[in-house]
Amino acid sequence: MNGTGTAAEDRVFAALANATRREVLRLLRECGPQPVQALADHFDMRRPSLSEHLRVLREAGLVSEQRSGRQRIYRLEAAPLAEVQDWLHPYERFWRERLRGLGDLLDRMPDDDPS
Amino acid sequence: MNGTGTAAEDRVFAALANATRREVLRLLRECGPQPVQALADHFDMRRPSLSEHLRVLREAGLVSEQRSGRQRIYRLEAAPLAEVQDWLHPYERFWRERLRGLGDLLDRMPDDDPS
DNA sequence: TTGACGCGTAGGGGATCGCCTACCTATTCT
DNA sequence: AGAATAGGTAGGCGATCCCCTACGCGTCAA
Repeated sequence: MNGTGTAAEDRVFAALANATRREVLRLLRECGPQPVQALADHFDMRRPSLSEHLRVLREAGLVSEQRSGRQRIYRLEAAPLAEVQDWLHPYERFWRERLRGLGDLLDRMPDDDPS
Repeated sequence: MNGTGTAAEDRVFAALANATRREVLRLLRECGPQPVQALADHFDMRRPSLSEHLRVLREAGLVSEQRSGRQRIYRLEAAPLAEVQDWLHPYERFWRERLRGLGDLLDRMPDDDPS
């Protein structure tokens, strides 16, 4: 049921690899669902360019659109970000150990027994 | 002390936007610090190409290198991933709400009942 | 010293990115 | 109906990505 192959993962990470798109996500999170023009007002960029960014976000599943008259209301869809957090999770112990200053010890331990 | 501007953030997200580089991070996490050749063996790619990926990861602060003879031992540096998690955090309540909402929706789904 | 090894860098080439200016459709207002 | 508004699409263009093949530089072995 979970179609999450590397392709979907790839689209999400690629979508996040652009500051404009991350800013769009922030705007949708802080200001709620908005039409395209309202979003475009925050950027020094022509509206068609923003439309393409919205398409990348849509194909990554990070936003959804809902038609309302002649407007398209874009809404944040955060579910793919949960998968990013899942991806991040196995790394968590590494930066926590690092902060405690225990990292160097573990880093020299591939898989063998100290005696 | 924390030079984390948008530039550093941008480098981290851009570094993660490539499946090969994410796989390098996984290898360093699961198998520990390794020289370049050992990493390159896992990819269908010439070694210089992997070297460039390692440079991107290094400039994002995600790996560090330690010279040992004629080898360069690469090690995972997970600290920038903690910043990604920080970036992710304000979105968390959105996907939790969404999942709960989806659960409620499915509970009330009347016309989807296979077998 | 001569050669083999480990790895980075230079530079080229095709694909993709990210911006732009038209241009098109669909909806709403006179 | 005609004009204005909202927004997607086409296509061009320079920049960047990601791969490649040379090649350079330092280190170990003979």
